[in-house]
Amino acid sequence: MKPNQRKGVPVATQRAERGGARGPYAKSSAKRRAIVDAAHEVFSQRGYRAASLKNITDHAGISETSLFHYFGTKQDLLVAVLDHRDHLGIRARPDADGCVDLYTELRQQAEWNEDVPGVIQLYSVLVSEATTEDHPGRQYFADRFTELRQRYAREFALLQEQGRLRPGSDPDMLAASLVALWDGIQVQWLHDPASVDVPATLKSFLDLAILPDPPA
Amino acid sequence: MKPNQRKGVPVATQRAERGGARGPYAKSSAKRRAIVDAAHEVFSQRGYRAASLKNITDHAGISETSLFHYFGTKQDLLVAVLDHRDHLGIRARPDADGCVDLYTELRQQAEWNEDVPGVIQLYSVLVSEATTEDHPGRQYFADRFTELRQRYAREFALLQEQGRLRPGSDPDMLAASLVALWDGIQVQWLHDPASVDVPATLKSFLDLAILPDPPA
DNA sequence: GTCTATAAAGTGATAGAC
DNA sequence: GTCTATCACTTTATAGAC
Repeated sequence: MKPNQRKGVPVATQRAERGGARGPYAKSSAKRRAIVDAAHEVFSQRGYRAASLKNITDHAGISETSLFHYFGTKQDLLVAVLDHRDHLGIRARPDADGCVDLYTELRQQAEWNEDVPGVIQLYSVLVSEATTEDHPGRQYFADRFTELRQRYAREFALLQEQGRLRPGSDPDMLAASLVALWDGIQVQWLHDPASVDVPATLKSFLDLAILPDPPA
Repeated sequence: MKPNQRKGVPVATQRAERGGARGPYAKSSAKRRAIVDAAHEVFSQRGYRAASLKNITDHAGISETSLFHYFGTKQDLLVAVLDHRDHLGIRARPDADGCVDLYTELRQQAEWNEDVPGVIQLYSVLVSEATTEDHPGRQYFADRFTELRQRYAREFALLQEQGRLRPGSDPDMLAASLVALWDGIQVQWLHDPASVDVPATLKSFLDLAILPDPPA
């Protein structure tokens, strides 16, 4: 490889970073996006390891040379797919008070997931595959679990302060359980969509953990 | 023991005496077992699709010819591994009354799973991979979910009859949730064993769903 | 001697490297 | 686009348990 050239980064972008001209052409971001979409689908259908780059280029209708221009390695592509999933995946946001209703957030997120083909499958297949040795997605999922557990633990702790948590419950345990329940029920849904209702299952768990609002 | 079967006499010999085919030799069941153990480990580390038969034969220290002699196809081998897992996996059994304490059963099973390396990994990796198209393990896991949900639903229904279920709970929903929670928390445990306690998480869920025993 | 178990070499298809 | 390695699997033949 020549000096001043980095794998996986378009030359134009590298020039731009050095204060030179241009940056990526207009078409290239659309093409990157098309590659990421194709990779998303193939990874979700076959897993990361069993997916070949040819599977992906065939699906995207491009040459392998093109793929290597945008993503230097298969790992880079996986990272891009996971990042893209993160940007896709957020539906409910805190309201003006900085609060979210946990029920509403989970329901909206769960319903949206089901509507976008491949999102649940990608996540479910990779989160397990990534537990195996030397998997490039390992850190991503470890971080994701830590972050999700902390976030929900804060919500449950807040409810506990308000006396709205069932006595004897631990916010950290509830948070880990909520994440686990969600992941697990999604896998059951993938196996048998007709007999599993993801949003209703999440609601039933919250109903167990959270006491009804005291009458005003 | 069936008639026509004598203790201590190889099956092959018994068949031969009856004039039929000879059947497997004495060493072959040990070798089958060694192959299944090797396949269990490789499948759990790499998944089914990404595992090659050479990975397995290298691990078992045999030739590929031998493997094909015992298991005609890769799919047959997967089935054998899953069957073997089923026979391994049962710890708690109903007591004399035909009853099992749900708490005890889940705790024992969860603790045992953690002690046997690869059991949780195999299950977690394959149950997700099997949701993808044309996966030979699909039916196995679909059946397993149906069976597990029915079994736990019966337990919860029994508790409900005794008035020991939290009011408003649905036995079927609780059963699906329990299975989902278990699968999901095991995946978290694989990612980060130090910060996840599988048996305690299951217990905390049962504590939410099941009312304490009424004082006698 | 028979039948099982292992060995060696080879099939077409497809993988990733260049 | 080309090339080589490897994939799941087969064929043919021999060694050895019975």
